[in-house]
Amino acid sequence: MPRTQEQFEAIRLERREHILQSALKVFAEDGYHNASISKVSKEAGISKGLMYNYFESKEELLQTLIGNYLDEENAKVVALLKQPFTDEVFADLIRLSVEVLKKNPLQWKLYMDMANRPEVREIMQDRYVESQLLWVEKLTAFFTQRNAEDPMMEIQFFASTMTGLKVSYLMDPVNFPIDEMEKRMIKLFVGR
Amino acid sequence: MPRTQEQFEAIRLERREHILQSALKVFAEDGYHNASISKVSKEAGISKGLMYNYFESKEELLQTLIGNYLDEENAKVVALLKQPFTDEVFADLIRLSVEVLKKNPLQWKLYMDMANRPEVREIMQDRYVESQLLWVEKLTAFFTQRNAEDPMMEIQFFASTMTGLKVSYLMDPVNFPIDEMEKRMIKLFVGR
Amino acid sequence: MPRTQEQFEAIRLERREHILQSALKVFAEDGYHNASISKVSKEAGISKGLMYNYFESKEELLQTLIGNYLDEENAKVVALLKQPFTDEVFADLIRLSVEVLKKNPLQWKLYMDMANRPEVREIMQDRYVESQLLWVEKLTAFFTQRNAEDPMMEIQFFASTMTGLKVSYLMDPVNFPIDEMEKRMIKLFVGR
Amino acid sequence: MPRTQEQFEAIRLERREHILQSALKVFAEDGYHNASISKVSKEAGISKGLMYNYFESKEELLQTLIGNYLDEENAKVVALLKQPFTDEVFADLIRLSVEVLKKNPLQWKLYMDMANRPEVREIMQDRYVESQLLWVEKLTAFFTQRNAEDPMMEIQFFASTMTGLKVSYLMDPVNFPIDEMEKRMIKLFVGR
DNA sequence: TATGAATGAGTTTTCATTCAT
DNA sequence: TATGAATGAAAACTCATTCAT
Repeated sequence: MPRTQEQFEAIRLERREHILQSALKVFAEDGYHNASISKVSKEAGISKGLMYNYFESKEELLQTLIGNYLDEENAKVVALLKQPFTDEVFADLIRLSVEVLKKNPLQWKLYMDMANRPEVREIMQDRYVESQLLWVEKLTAFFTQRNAEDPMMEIQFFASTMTGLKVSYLMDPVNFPIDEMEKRMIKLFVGR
Repeated sequence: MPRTQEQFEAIRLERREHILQSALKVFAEDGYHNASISKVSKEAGISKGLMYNYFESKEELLQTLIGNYLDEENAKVVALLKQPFTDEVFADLIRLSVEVLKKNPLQWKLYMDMANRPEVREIMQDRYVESQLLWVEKLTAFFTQRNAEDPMMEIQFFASTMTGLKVSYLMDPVNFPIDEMEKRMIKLFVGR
Repeated sequence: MPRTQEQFEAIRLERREHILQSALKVFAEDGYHNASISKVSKEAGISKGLMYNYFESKEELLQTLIGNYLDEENAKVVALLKQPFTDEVFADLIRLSVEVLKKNPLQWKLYMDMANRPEVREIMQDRYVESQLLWVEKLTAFFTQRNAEDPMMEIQFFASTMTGLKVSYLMDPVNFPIDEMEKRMIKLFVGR
Repeated sequence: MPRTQEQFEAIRLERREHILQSALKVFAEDGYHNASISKVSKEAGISKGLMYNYFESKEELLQTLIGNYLDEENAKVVALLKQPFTDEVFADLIRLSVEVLKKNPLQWKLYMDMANRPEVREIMQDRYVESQLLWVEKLTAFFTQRNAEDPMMEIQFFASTMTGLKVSYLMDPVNFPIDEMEKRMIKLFVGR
């Protein structure tokens, strides 16, 4: 009486997710290069060998972690961006970024660690062209309407400031007053 | 005519500096863990063995690189902070940060890469207590005088935004309009 | 209506044969060491676990494959050798070898790949003493009658040339003109 | 007082050759796949790590072994083939093959083991086009002049028989009467 | 009987560090 | 002081075999 197809599938899915979580933790703590598959497997409570039953390589594990997560966030952002761009939507976009950040700090940490690697950079650029264009389009209109001196610069400044928020939070999640900063961002860029 | 003691020491110091520069380049390009001592020594044009005559380990090389550099920057910042804190001084502090960033992007990149490692974190915290306190003291006064709602929050926001600038620049030095962003920062936090 | 004991056995045997064929294909294509049990079981369309219900180990699979096959060929050869050794029988022996080769190239390839392994060598030597002796006996008589200078050498030369034929064919079955070579062999060693 | 450039070079060359010899022995005995770098390094009396100071990978070791050797033999063969193709030259070519075979049985064994691998096949085909063409050209003329029924077939038969000689010798170098077989070959294909 | 998840020993490979010269 | 050959511990990865179901 072997397990059914469904049982096997369930096991695989659960294990896969469990491995991803363990890898995320270890990678984010130690950094991708410093982290070893051995440590990840220990964290997951399984043998090293089994890791390779689920992921072809350490690299694939990383790609999956970053890709999965960013895709998810990106989808939400794009959905919001496709709505008419009101003040409230802009504020929501900021709130969404912060919410996602607070919910998945490890993924973000990992992504930031890796964002300098050329391979990762390339993938990202190809993958998120659409949302990039949307951001630019909507924010250009927004800042233009607000009579900004140089809307493109304002977009850059906004993006840079958001990055600062994220990095600062990730460096010290306990002490960084992320919620106040969120409000400050909204006040600054969206206005009251 | 054998060289004097001083001449030897001068040569040693110069070489040490040369090794540090080479290591910086390699570490920043490849990432600390991915970089090999072999590559560093090749970059420096000396043998692997000789490296260990100047530095006890790869780790020490890293510590020295980060420490040296940050000390240097910190000294300049402290000097400015100790002057009466006028608008112009605040603007200068921002300009100084940007200038230093542009002059030493590799050190900054390396520092940012490593800033999550607990050892590095600890060192930093101990080392720059003084300047931290100065910043807080001066900026509190500054923002209070400007009738900020919550001066402490404004400091955090300022710091976070500076971080964003640095990270954004380091991620893409060619395209990021660092000079415009500097102006934008001054306008935002210092005013005209 | 439950199956009878015989039916079960028949199914088992059939499956066993199926596994052997699959293993043969994979082993011959990838080489024994490079081939994985996983691939063999996929080729056979059964699970890895079930393989071990039929064969104790990868090694046993190999032994069975080589043994089975060579026994089969050997039996046919011995049958022919026990007949009066006419020119026609000699020609038939050559034809038989070529025919068997063309029909079972994979087994031959596998055997040739493995023929250097000491374990395989030993087994072979023990197993085919009888046919070896028969060959020598018959061919000695044959070449002696033909007034060969040194009948034993002629036997060696014949064997060596047959080996060349087999190896050359296995290396490039598509382009090697095996049928012409068969004729050439017969002409050379049997005469017209 | 470090070693001079020449001393280092001498060490490297000697070591490299020593490693190649050890690898050849182990690869030929156990087969490439079955042989481990660990065993090769033990045979060479050095650490596993040092192997990678001399060769990038196990694969490169193999390529070097096969390539080096075959190039060497090929050069000699080509030299002979470029001379006017007399009976004596043909006989010399056969003698050369046998001589080379006796001198480097391990390389040949290894080559034969690997000759089925697609990568190796391709390399060989590209590498020895010239000598292939020369062989065909010269032997076609030779067999045509001898009034062979089908010169191309005769070439094939010759090549196949040479292969048989080599394989048979390699399978049992002690007992196979290689010198007699050489004479037999010459008698058969070159004539008295 | 049948499955494929799981193991663990073994393999190739890397690289900071040491050391003979 | 200076070299790079040499080491060895640890990393990534493979795969025959076992085992819970």
